[in-house]
Amino acid sequence: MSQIHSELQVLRSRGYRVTEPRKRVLRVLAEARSPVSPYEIQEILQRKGEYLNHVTIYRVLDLLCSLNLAHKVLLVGGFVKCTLGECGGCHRFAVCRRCGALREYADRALCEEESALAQEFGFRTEQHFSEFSGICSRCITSAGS
Amino acid sequence: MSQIHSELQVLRSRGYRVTEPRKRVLRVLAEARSPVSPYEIQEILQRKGEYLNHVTIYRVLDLLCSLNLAHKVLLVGGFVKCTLGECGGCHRFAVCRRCGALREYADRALCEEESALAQEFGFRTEQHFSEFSGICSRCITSAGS
DNA sequence: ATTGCTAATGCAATATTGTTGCATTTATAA
DNA sequence: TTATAAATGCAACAATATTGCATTAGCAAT
Repeated sequence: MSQIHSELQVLRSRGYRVTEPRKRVLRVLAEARSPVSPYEIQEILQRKGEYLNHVTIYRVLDLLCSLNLAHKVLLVGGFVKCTLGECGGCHRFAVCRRCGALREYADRALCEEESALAQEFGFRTEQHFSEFSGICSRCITSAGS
Repeated sequence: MSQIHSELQVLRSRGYRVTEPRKRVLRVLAEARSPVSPYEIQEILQRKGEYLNHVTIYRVLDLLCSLNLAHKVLLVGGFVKCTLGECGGCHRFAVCRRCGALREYADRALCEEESALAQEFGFRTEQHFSEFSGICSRCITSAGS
């Protein structure tokens, strides 16, 4: 049921092969509710009876990130499938410190403001990394703090 | 010559002891031009004839970060001494991908905008992590690309 | 100064995470 | 169906990080 068709299309269109390992990693990312590390991906696959060498997982993740099909969330050291696709502005992440859930979003204006601010001291911004830690809406309502 | 007096004051005022390892790590951070990893700190100290166990370095860095005297730069996995102190807005980093130099700055308005944006989908932001990768002013002038 | 107490450090062992080179396999085009 | 280059698996290793416990040393009180 996992939605990985468009990702496979991107792979093909960029000249990369559609392989079983790549499909497996993509499926795990698609089904995950929060960022997963390479070794977590390996464990999840093993439970499904789908073994993958961890080196392969690292390489697949590198490729997916280079194509912007996935992102590495620095705050938690895990990977997520991109939920936005092409859009204006860099991709930002709000990570719930309670349940670990992640929300991805983008805002072009904010990005431009950030770049402008950096340019004030002569810095030419190429990539933004913007992650927030806090409490998501579900956790706010379900419990205090 | 390194300026670590105010940091030592903070340690004392918060009830932490001022120890030789803490002073050594603070001095290395103060003298570093770009983020340094725990093991890099160990190497730098060794060259000075000041050995520290890496576990100690990890623990000192944890403490310094918890007191906001230092920050971990996620993009490069290294640590820097805080150059701002108490100020409005979260501390942001511009990392030059060419020379590795780092510039820290803050902007309260930007922070509030970001928080407001996250609040639109019910997220209560507690901490911002915002890092930019690009080219610093010195590298722009010294060479192309 | 000296002493006592507790925080802080060092050490050893181990866990986790990430990388490299090379032989083998497999997706894709012809 | 076959050729071939890309992709994977394996093995070894490198780098990074954590834990428990014995020892040391900073600091407050004398």
